[in-house]
Amino acid sequence: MDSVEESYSGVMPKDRRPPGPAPRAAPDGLDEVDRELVRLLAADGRMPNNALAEAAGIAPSTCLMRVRSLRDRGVIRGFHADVDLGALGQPLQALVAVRIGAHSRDEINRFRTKVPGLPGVLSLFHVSGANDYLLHVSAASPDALREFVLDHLTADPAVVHAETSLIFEHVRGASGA
Amino acid sequence: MDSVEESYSGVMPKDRRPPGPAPRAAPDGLDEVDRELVRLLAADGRMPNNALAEAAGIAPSTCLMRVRSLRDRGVIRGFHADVDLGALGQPLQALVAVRIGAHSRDEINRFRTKVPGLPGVLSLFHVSGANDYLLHVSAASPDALREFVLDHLTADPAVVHAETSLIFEHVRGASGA
DNA sequence: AGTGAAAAGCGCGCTTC
DNA sequence: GAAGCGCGCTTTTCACT
Repeated sequence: MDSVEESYSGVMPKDRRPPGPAPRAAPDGLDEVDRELVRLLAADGRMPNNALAEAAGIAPSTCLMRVRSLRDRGVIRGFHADVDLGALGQPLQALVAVRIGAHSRDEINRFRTKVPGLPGVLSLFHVSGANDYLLHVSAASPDALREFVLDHLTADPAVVHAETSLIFEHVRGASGA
Repeated sequence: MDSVEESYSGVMPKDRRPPGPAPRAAPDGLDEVDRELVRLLAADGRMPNNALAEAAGIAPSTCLMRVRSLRDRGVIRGFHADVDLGALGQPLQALVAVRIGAHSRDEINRFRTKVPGLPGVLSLFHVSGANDYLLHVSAASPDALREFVLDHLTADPAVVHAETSLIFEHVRGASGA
């Protein structure tokens, strides 16, 4: 069911390009090997370089060079431990939808800058739609959560509304984070 | 504003326990060193063991043992590379709020099981409130995002409503993920 | 349980193809 | 741009405190 080209007598011209994606070199400069390395490191960020090289089918020295290049280009931003917050005494997680009033750009920027540093803040999403921001936070108890929302969000002059949803379960997807 | 106990003349009995957290051994079995190791590895998952040991004030061999214990106990679930999805050709991110109809437990479970494996799914949150699930997804283009929502969410028999919000910006908080 | 020294394995430079 | 070699360092094990 293959090798139709074998019936053709001579050597194929090297610029033969059947329709479809090229085998290597995607538009953003990442080839298949790079993508595989990224995929593997997203799954296990502590995989040793030689194991990584073998899994990707390249030499260890080449693999090291590739990974460094990926870090330098910002494709890989860093490596982080995935921590069970429950084991750290933060068994509660919540998503807080925050609506911002019609304030000055500076005021909004101040909010955007301070929030990621607040204790328990896991992620800050700036989103389209009825709400402006969505905060992913962890807390030690319902009281601590309430206190966090009241003290840092509701009390903030930029915030006109904050709506908290408890997270019953959080599952990481297969694609990255 | 401290050391009220210093005014007390003699040596403190060793079983003195003023109200408040003990200096070591939290209720969940994690002492201060463990917490520091977790914090450091959450910030940089590839920090070398000897540097980690020095930062935590313990010997490298002890450090290795502590980290292994943390992994074995599930406090540290794993290590992952933080990938710039834009560099991988997925410049769009969105949050999709999904409402589930009154279906059988099996139907809901099927949805919950299939979603994390769908291409582009970064996280699945099961939340309280008007919506049942919130999906954090990435996509290559607006068309790809629309296609994803229509094919995998709207078309799913368990789903009665799906509302997509584009993510303009996503900032990681200081506390973990 | 924590530490220190010794052995094994890895990271990472340089050189060659 | 990719692979092989070699040194230096890190990781990891083991006996000891």
